[in-house]
Amino acid sequence: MKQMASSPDKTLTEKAYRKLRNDIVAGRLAPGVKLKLEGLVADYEVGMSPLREALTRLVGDLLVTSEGQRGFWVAPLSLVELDDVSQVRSMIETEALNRSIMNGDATWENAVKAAFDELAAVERDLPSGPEPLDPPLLETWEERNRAFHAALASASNSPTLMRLRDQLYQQSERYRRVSLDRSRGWRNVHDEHIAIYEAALARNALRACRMTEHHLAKTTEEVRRAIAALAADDGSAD
Amino acid sequence: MKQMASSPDKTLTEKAYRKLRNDIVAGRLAPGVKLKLEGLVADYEVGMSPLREALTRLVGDLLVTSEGQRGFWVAPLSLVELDDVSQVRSMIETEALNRSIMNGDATWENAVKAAFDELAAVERDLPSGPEPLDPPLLETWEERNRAFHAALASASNSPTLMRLRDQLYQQSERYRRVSLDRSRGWRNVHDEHIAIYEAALARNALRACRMTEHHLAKTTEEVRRAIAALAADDGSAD
DNA sequence: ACTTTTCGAAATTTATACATTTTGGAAGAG
DNA sequence: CTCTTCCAAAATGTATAAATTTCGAAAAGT
Repeated sequence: MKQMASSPDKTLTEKAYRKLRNDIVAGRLAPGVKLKLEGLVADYEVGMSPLREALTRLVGDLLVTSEGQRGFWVAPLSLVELDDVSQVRSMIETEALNRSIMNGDATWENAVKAAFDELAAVERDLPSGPEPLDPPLLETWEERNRAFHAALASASNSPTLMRLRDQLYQQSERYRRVSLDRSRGWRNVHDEHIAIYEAALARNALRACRMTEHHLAKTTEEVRRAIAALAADDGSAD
Repeated sequence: MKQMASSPDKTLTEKAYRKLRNDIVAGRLAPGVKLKLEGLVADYEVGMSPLREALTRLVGDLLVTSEGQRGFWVAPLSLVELDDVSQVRSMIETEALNRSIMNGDATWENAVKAAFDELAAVERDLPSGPEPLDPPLLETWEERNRAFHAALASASNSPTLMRLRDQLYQQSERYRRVSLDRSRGWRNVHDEHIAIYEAALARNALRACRMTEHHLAKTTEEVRRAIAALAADDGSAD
C-alpha cells in the first residue's frame, strides 16, 4: 500500500525541515540563536546531510541566515523588517484577493465560507481580557486564521502570487507569535475578519481590499507595540 | 589580508550553486532535463553534499524542481508560467520603481545614470536585423540590462521588495534568453530604456511606471512568440 | 596597568567516502 | 494481458576525515 496524498514526510530532510520551521515560526527557537549542527543532529535525530539541506531550505524562506564557513543562525527579528515585510505583504495579499474576487467561482466561495466558519468557531471562544491563552487553542486559531486568509487568496489563479503570499505570511506569522505571547488583548480581530469575509463574498473588491489592508495594518501595529515593549524589558532585539 | 566584499566563492556549495545557476539561466542546461547527481558530481567537480545543497538552493529559486526520492530536474518552461511571472514581476518592478522615485537621492540618480550610460553604449552596437548576435556581446548586454533595471529599483528602500524583484527578474531572464537565441530582431528596446530613464530622472513616477509596464509587456510578448515558434518546430515544451 | 597581537588547541563547519533505501523497469508467472 | 518478483540505477543518509574558524592564554607593545 502506498502513502497517499499531500506532503508525506518522505525523506528525513523533509521531516527535519518541517520540525525546524515549526520551532522557528512558533518561537521555540529564539531569534538570533546560533544553530550548532552537532546539537541539532542530536535534538532532531537526523544526520548532517539532511539537517544541512533542511537548513539550506530555511535560508531560502528567510527563517534562517547563514554565513560562509561560520554556520547557521535563526534569523533575527527587527522592527524595520516587520514594517518592510508587512507593507509588501499587504500589497501582495490585496492583489491576490482582488484577483480572487474577479475569478472566484462557487468552489472558491464555498472554500472561503468553510474556512471562515471554522475560524469564527474558534474566535468566539477567545478571551477578550488579558488572560493567557492556552496553547492548543492558540495553535488552532493560528491554523484556521492561516487557512482563512489562504482561502481568500486561493482563486488568484497565479502560482507566483500564491508562492510569494505564503512566504510573506510565514514571515509575518513569526512576528505575530512573538507578540501574542506577551499580548494582553484580542482587539476586534473577529469583527475585522467578518468585514473582509462579507465584502469578499459580496464581490466588493475595493472594500475587501481596504478591510484587508486595515486588518494587516492593525495587526502590524499591535505586533510592533508588543515587540517594542519586549525589547524595552530585556534589552534585546532592536 | 582578508578577502574583501561581495560574494567570494568561499565554499564549494557556493561555487556549484553559481555555476549551475548560470548554466540554467543561460539555457546550457535545457529545461526539463533530469539532473543526475552522479553526472553532476563529475561535471562540476564537487562532492554530493555541496552539490545537493546547491540544488536545494536552486529549488528555492524555482530554477530546479525536486521530488521526494526521485531526484532533481531543471525546471520546465511554460507559456502559462511566463505570463504569470511576467505579470507579477511587472507589479513588483513598478512598485519598486515608484518608491525609488520617491526616495531616491543624488546617489541613486548617479547610479541610474551610470548604469544607463553603460547599457546605452552596448545597445548602440546591437544589430537591428536578424544577424545572430555574438555571445560575448549578448552576455554584456544581459549584464548591463540587469544592472540598469536593478539600479532603477535600488532606492525602493525595501529589502523584501528587492529580494522578490531579483527572484522574478532571474526567472524572466531564463525565458528571455531562450527566445533571444532564436529571436531575429531587437525592436526598439533602446528607445524604451531611454523613455524609462528620462521619466525616472524627471521624477515622473506615473510615466516611468507606465513605460516600464509597456517595456515588460512588449518583452513578454516577444518571448511568447519566440517560444511558441520554438515549440511548433520541435514539438517540445507547451 | 592596559590594550593589542600572536599562536595553538578546541570547537565547528564543510566535504568525502561509503552504506542504505527507494525507485522503475525487465523478466517471468498466472 | 496483468500482476509479481527481482535487479540495477539512483537518491538519500551515515560516519568520518579535512579544513576553517573561534577563543583563550601568553607575549608584545603602548
